[in-house]
Amino acid sequence: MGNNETYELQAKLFRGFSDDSRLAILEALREGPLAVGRIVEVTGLSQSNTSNHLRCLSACGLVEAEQRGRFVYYRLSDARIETMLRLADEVLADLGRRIFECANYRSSSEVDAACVTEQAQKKRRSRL
Amino acid sequence: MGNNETYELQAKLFRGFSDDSRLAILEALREGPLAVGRIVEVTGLSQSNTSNHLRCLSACGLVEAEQRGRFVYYRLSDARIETMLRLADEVLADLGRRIFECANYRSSSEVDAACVTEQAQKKRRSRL
DNA sequence: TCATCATATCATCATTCAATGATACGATGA
DNA sequence: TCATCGTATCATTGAATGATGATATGATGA
Repeated sequence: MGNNETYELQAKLFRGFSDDSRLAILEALREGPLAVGRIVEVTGLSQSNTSNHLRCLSACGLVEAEQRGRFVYYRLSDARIETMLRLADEVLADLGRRIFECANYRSSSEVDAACVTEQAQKKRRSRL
Repeated sequence: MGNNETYELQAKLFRGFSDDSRLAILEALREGPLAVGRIVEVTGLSQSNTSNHLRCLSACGLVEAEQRGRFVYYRLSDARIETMLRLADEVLADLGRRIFECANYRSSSEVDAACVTEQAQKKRRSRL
């Protein structure tokens, strides 16, 4: 345990979950299999964007596809996918808004306004 | 449940887990709190890189810091962080190598060699 | 006070990624 | 066979991200 390849694998798994659009798709699939067109309706994503994300989720093993006529039905591939989503919900319930204000994944202008240290802000201000 | 803001929050949480280096750090912290210098040793990451990732993990609520003299000790902030890591391990045990070969998060040259559909490869070949 | 140690910050650069729009594919029924 | 529908592919583009190296900060003890 703990070798680099394991971390790569894990990182790829988590990356499947680390996007708004994919989470919306996964959420839609929690209630059961859906055809792509229905996923497009439910999520509001474009058709090609949806298809791209589905390919990603599928390649990463989070969902499975089944073709029926012209339709392709997707479903969660494993019950533990749901477990992970639920667990994330629980953790978030505790962490609350902290994450939403996380500076590291926002534009630099937002960073200034968010959670950069006071020192850095002071310095930044004095440079202007 | 299921609104856009929730997905944003979840995505940010998962992004904390979605990087090799951060997973290595989290793994190192599973056994207990460590000072930054020790994390640098254990993971082999550079000092500034480690510090940047720690800031991200901290801002996202996955780890907590405690200063003692010149040293700063980091630890996992919540037992469920470990649970998520373990769950990911379990899922991976089933998915096996599928994820490692996922095309969507590799360079395009690797994609060609990895899991692009046969059709696309055929087309691509015929174009050369 | 000063030198040193541990850590944090930040600008820069190369890479990765998501969204889009156009187009291709494949199954169906007329 | 042909038109149509549902889905997949792919090139392009702008934005986000991770690694690096240099430098700053802040605590400590001489």
